[in-house]
Amino acid sequence: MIVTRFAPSPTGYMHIGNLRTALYSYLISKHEDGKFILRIEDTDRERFVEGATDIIKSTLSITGLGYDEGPDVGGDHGPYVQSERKEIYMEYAKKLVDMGYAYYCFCTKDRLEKLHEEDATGGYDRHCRNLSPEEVQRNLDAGIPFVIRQKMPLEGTTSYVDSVFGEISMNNSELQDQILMKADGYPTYNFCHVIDDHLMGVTHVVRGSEYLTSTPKYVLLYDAYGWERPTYVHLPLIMGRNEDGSISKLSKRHGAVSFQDLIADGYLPEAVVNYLALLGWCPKNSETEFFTLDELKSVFTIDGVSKSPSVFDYEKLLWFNGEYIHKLSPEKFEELVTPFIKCEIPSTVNKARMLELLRTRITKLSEINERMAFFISLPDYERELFLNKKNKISDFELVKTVLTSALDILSATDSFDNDTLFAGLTPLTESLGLKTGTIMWCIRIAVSGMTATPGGATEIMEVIGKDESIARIKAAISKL
RNA sequence: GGCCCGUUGGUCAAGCGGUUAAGACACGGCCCUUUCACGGCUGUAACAUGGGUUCGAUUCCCGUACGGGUCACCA
Repeated sequence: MIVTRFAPSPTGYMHIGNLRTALYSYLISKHEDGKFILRIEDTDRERFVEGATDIIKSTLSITGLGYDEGPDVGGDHGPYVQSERKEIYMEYAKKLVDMGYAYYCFCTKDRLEKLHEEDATGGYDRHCRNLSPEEVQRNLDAGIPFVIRQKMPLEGTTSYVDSVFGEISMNNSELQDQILMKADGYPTYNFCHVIDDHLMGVTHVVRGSEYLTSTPKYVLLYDAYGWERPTYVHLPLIMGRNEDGSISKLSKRHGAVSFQDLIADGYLPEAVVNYLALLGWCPKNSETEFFTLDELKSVFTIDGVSKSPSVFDYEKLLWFNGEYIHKLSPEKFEELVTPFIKCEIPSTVNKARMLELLRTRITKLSEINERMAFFISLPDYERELFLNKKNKISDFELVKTVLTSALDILSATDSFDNDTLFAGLTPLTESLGLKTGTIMWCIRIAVSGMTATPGGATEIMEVIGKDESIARIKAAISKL
């Protein structure tokens, strides 16, 4: 059975890249009816942010990436928070020392800094690698702080096969004797993720390609313990475009990059998931780009994952988001958009009709305010707005005639619904000898104060009601 | 700088030795229309580069250039 995991650090927010990793990890296991685990990697006490774990959990919940094992749901391999597994790591580290694959290091940070100053690319000089057992014991007994380092082979190469990138091979001389256990007794990522992945039965390690070159070190650890190596699935990075045109790993300076940011900006979780799925992966033989999570589960395969980094395209996300919003039911749309509405809607405004007009034209929920503003109050506008060459409107007298005639009809109309209004105004084309478009253009400008509006003239009047419609048309006439 | 990886239109990308080199977003045009949007049709635009291998390379190999990643008591 395929077992994958998502193992984020609780550092405060859910980065888009992280979310995509979670998504792919989830899909890889669920495609095969496998298991998906959530593990919190909180071994860095300095970066730990209170409440960050909740953000991770809620993001997974909102996006539908349910996990079979994790901090709050339990499982047979807990605990699922690394800080609660501290003893396990020390035990395994010591085992590694006993087997000769790791060693105690008593070098002070000062000494390491000095080393770095002398040669910035030199790395650790393996000063403690060959201390005698007696000396090590003496230092331990004396209570001197220590770290445990991995003893890398000095010669030869280490290689592994990645499911996306193929065989990766590194000269062992490139590998630093990296720290496995820190002086504070906590393990480093480089160590504990290997222990946990093995203990938790993870079969596929899915993560960003920034780990591509450090994986040989992890593979060596598996080999040292005699454990079976997992299948590695490294994902291409998500990039952002910088101001100077260059690209680099997507980060805050590129805009909204956390899931929360996107949601707060009015994106729908389904749209984000759909877009993210397609960023670095492509379905085989598919003519559509729209996928629900369930559909993704069935079509997602690792061989569709690409190797090259991809630039996050807000334009396309926006398009996806619009498509998803347009497909919402009126009820669902109202429910989702209401929290975004910042102003009071007058009782004379037909809210349901207004939202319905907006639903199919909005691309982000947060757009609602600026898009509906003119329904609430008529914006200031210049009378030149009425001029329109496509409708052959070149003088204000014509506009005045249309509006006054319309006013008569509207004043006598009681039922302000779209069909009645349209039917009532249509005869004007005959009596005035004008096209429908021309008539409606004048009325629409008068009741909206804008040249481009969601909905036509009669639809707008249906929303704002009789009194307001008439008041706005009168105001228009007085302008002319 | 060393090492690792990548390079198809502006962006996401299909392709996996022989194709008129898909599709989507964005952009332009046209149609529809009660404006806008939606929808439909359509147009502009790409295999980084130099060598091989081959009857034939976007596809395979090598070099170059460019881009990215990585070299922490961060993950």
